[in-house]
Amino acid sequence: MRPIIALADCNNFYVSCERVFDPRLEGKPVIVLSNNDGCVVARSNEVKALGVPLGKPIFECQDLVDKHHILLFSSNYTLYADMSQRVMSILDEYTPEMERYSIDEAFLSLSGMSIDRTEYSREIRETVKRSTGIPVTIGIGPSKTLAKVANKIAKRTSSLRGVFDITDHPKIEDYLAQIEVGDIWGVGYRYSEMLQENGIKTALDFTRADDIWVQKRMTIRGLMTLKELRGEPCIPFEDAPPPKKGIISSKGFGIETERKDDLKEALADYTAQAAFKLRRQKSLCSVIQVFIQTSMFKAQGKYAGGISVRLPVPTSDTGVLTQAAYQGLERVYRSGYAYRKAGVMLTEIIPESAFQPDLFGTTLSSEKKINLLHAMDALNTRFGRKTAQMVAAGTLKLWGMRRSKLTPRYTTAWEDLPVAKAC
DNA sequence: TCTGGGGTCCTAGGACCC
DNA sequence: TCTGGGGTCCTAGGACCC
Repeated sequence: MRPIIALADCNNFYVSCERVFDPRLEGKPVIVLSNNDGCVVARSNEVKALGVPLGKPIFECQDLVDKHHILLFSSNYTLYADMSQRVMSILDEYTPEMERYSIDEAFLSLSGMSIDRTEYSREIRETVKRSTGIPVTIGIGPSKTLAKVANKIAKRTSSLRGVFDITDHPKIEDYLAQIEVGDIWGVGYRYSEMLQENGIKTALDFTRADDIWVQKRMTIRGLMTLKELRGEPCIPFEDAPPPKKGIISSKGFGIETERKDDLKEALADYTAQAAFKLRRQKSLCSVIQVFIQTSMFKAQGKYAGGISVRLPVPTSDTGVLTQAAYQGLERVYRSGYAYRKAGVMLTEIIPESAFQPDLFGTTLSSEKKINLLHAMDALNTRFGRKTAQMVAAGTLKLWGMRRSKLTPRYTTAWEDLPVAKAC
């Protein structure tokens, strides 16, 4: 059966989430900032029109912010994750197979469905909007890459009312000619430069490139992108995402610190978060990598250190992993530096079921301890990440994030529920 | 002067995505 | 003053082996 794939993409997702809970933001220029209020990670259409690029440090945009009264928000991932869950569960009802691609995007299989795809997609869109307040755009095509292209066209053409089906479209070449090569999914900054130097400026030009040449310059992935644009699906549809091969937890601090104890607190906190994700996917890891660094943007006093610590047996025990992280820290820590960031990465991940205890039945953790961890996970899943945590993660958090423009946790904390006032 | 060929494994680095 | 966090995949090159 020929695949037909729809890509549903939430418009300006983080900004839209903020707008759901404060409709006064509608029509106003809004920016959502990264952790520590550092960079622009989401922009309303009004801000995009002003030419503010994604990823720009906000202090470099101060003039525009002042001039156009742009409203700034710290990122509120708890809220966005919860809104994402609501959107995804609605999308899921409209297809036998869905691939959650990111927090704000999902591929839906429409293969073999006898429907008017455009009408059907409009209905999906309206239901999501009505139930969650989030606006969604849907692009449809015979491959993921063409669904992405169709989505882009739908976003920039308001007369399409949020849905575009490029499958077997008679003017497909005209549309591909309107897509800049750097806007193709899978073609980033580097390849975009390289292709343009070789006279390939649009998606249409790219479809006419030589297969061997493309593979040589852009690896097998580039060739897959090329074929997908020609309508030949190469990137598989992944109904159930494979377990993660590495789990990272790292964050910049709100302040600089030289103190090893602050780094220990931070690492304990990040390790707990990573171990939680590890247990959630029912896996164990054999290696924890630890890294710490100063700001990399200054001229002097820079330092970055990282090291791997191997566990005696695979584990997902927060306590064991935290002790290993501390060992790693002892080896990479240098006094006299102003640290800005730390992190851990869990690797060599295997499923819990694959673990063979050795001849003596060695495990690092008693059954009691594992039960305690699962109980903590359940609490944290239900009531928020910091409900139950190890004392080692600290309670002062001098190094914690700066989030000066944070909105309330409208949907996930009772005390932050929005209040409806009678007039 | 001459100094094989092929396989595997590992790592670092580079590209991409949101 | 202020510069995110979390992932994936591919390739080249070196080490090592027979």
